[in-house]
Amino acid sequence: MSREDLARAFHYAVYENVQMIPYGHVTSYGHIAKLIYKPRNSRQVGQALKFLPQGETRLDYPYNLNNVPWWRVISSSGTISNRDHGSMIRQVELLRAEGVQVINDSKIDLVTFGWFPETEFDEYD
DNA sequence: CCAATGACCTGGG
DNA sequence: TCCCAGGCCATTG
Repeated sequence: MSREDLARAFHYAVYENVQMIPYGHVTSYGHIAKLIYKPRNSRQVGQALKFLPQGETRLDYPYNLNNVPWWRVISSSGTISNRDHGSMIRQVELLRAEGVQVINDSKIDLVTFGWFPETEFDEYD
């Protein structure tokens, strides 16, 4: 198995779990990492989400990337993570459209809107 | 090969 | 509550 295959498998695992986040809820990069049994790879969860289409459809990936609600993934501190301005704005719009309150265009109350199902890695380690 | 770079996380101050 | 240092690790140049 090549390095690319491993990376792709990781991406698929991320996408499948992101699809489980209920409408109107959010979870963290770190929690997705725990769900795929890679509790130390929260940064790589973020890397995987970068491959998702922002606007146009990608046909070079054997996976329905248009079905992945990437906007429901935020940082464990409850804030929209920094990156290019455009997609941050879009994330806020998409969240508000499904009823999630976003304070100051960046902060979300995880007690109200968080989705953090139990995992085997509830302690970071 | 090595250094820099992230859509990150936690604990301490 | 906010901020930061240190840890983390795949990817990129």
